This record gives sequence, structure tokens and C-alpha cells, in this order.
Amino acid sequence: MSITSDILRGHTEAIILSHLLDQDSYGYQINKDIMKKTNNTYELKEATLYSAFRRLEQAGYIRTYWGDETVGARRRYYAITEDGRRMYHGYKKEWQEAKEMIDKLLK
Amino acid sequence: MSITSDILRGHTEAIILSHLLDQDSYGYQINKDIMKKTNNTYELKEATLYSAFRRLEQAGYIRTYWGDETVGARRRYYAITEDGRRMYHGYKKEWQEAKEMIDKLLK
DNA sequence: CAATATACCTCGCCTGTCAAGGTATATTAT
DNA sequence: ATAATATACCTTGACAGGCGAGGTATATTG
Repeated sequence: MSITSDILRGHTEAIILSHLLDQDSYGYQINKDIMKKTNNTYELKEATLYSAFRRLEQAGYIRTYWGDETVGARRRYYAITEDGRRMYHGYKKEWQEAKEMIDKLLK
Repeated sequence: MSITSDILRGHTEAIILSHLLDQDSYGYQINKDIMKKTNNTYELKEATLYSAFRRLEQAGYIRTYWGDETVGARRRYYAITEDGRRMYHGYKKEWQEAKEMIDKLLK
């Protein structure tokens, strides 16, 4: 595992929630967005992505539905819930604090 | 596991190396330093600490020796190596980049 | 003399990541 | 025509770091 992956570990769920704040989306799209946003520096691996979806759904932070594509491959859409939004904002706050903490600890 | 632990995951080794930059130290002391530095927000768990020491030693980033305490409990001291310093600086750079990336991904 | 502090350590579980594999449809290149 | 690539979904099993729970020994404080 690369160091970058290790640093990113644990942020996956919040990153996904962040992408659902403004509109519903689906796995493939979210992954593409992330790659684009990071100039292809970071690619969320599919297995990681889908296991995160399962956890988020289980926790009630997202709900899912199938798109009604008439052409092309089917898409499973994800929507953030109110709990999900709360979770996201809590996490973001925690991230701000953690950032300062790590900066302090790395001198 | 708390969210904080998950965010901190992977930084343990660098945090330890950081504490060894200026002087050698030992497990108990390093742990205390970390707690103090973070106003008791973050406590590196002992099991985590010692398994990190093993990894760091294995990797050649630290070397260890027993202190010559005449009173009190014995102390195992840790010293950072040149490789350890290189590793630390590389990690710190990576952290700066990762920080920006996560900020971007969390909008 | 019990409790707390200092100081070390190990075992085994838990959880998130991911390599490797799979399915199906649509488009583009040869 | 058909091979290759892109879109889109998914599961399994291994791996690694964190840590709860347990242990040892010495010194100090109430």
C-alpha cells in the first residue's frame, strides 16, 4: 500500500458524501469526478468505493435507486440523506481539527 | 474505532519519527509528549505505539538501546537514523500534498 | 500497604483498502 | 465484421494498522 493510500484511509466516506451534496450521482461518475478533481493523482479503487457505499447505506447516510436508462449500462444512483449531511458536516469539522493536530505533531 | 483514530491512521510512524528528530526518547515519554502537545485530545495507544516501533526498527528508520537507569524502571531508548530522517521529510512533504487534496475533495 | 505512576510488552480481533476476478452494454477503430 | 475500449455494475479474500485486554516489574504517594 502506498503512503498516499494510508493518508487517505478513513476519508473515503466523507469524500463520497461530499460529492452527493448538490446532486445524486452513481459510482462510476463519482470515481471520475474524484480523479478529475485531483488531476489524476488519486483514484478511489472500485472495491473501496463499493464497500464504502454499502457502509454508508447501512448507516443511513445515503439511499440508493436504479436509474431508468433506456440505453447504455444501468446505473445505481446514490442520494445523501439528512443524517448523511449531518455526518458530513461533523466529519468536516473533525478534519479541520485533525489537520491542525497532525501539523502540530509533525512539528 | 472513533473517527479521529481513522484520520490519524497511517500518521503514527511519522509522528514518532518527528519526536526523535532532536533527541532520543523512549516509549512512555513519547506518548506523554503527544498527549501534552494535543492537550490530551489524542492518545497514541500503547499497542499501537509498540507495533510502530517494531516496524520502524525493521525498516531501519530507528535503532534502539537500553538506558542505564540505576533507579526506576528500565527504559528502552529509540534513536532516529539517517534513513529515518529522509523518510520523515518525504512523509511531511506528502502530507502537505495530501492535505490540499483532501481539502479539495471535501469541497 | 493499597493505590497510583512509571515503564515495558504480547495476543488476537476488527476494520478499511484493494488486487483480482467477474458480468453486461455501447462505441470506436481496424 | 470484430477487436478493443469505455461505460457501468459487483464480490471474494488477503493484508495491514489500530487497539482492547491482558501481562510484568519497580518506585512513590496516601
